[in-house]
Amino acid sequence: MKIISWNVNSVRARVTNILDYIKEFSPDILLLQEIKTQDENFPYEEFKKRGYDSHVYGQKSYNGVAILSKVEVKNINKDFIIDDLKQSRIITGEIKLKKKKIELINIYVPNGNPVETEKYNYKKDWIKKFVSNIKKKLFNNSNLLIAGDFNIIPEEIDVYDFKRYENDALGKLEIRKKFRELLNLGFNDVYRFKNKKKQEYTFWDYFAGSWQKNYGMRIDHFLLSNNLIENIKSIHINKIPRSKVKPSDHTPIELEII
DNA sequence: ATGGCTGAGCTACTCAGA
Repeated sequence: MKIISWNVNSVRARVTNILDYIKEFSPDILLLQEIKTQDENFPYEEFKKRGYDSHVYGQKSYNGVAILSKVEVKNINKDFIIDDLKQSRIITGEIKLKKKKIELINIYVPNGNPVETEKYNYKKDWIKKFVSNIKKKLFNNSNLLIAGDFNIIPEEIDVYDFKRYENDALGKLEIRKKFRELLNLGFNDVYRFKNKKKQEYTFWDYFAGSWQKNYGMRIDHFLLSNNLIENIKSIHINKIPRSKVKPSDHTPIELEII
């Protein structure tokens, strides 16, 4: 089963790119972030024609997440955490893989910049609540897949120039420690698990030729609970969509589980 | 290298992104 995570930076601006991608890679499930639209304006039909059902937790202009799937996804939930600012940042659902029931948790973590503002506090509080709820979730189901735009640079290797980001909301030690705390609950960062020394990115700024210079960072992740490690077939950062016309600033990360 | 580029909402310009 192919599952992909992609921050599309507006689903409506990206319909052509997403359809081209689907044609090429034919994922079973797409976990999308930053769809930037309300549910009623989501392009359901475009994806339905290609065989995907869309489960949408939208928001006007900002944020928004969705699960597009060719396979059955049960128990869709949009209330994983109580978000004080009512931002649409998490959608979850359940799939079956052989005899295992796996909960998919699709997240768009707040950016948190600038650091000396309420935005940073909001990010910290959000992550704190998230980790706490994951702990609770693990009591009922130990087969969890957390995917999405974490807005966290896990380690120095995960950005083109760490010094520029060590005091940034994406790279601050305090934030990176929360990522480690999550891993310590019993998860693997699947990309890093499979690629111990490789330096690849999932995001490149639109400006200043960041893409051409490969000034990127790895902030989109798949976390899989330890007991699902045996189910991993492959993990791949697909850079091709970032090279296309009118791209998202993020590129898809692709997980295949068996 | 705190700039510059893109999208939404709206139709001039701000906000947000990372």
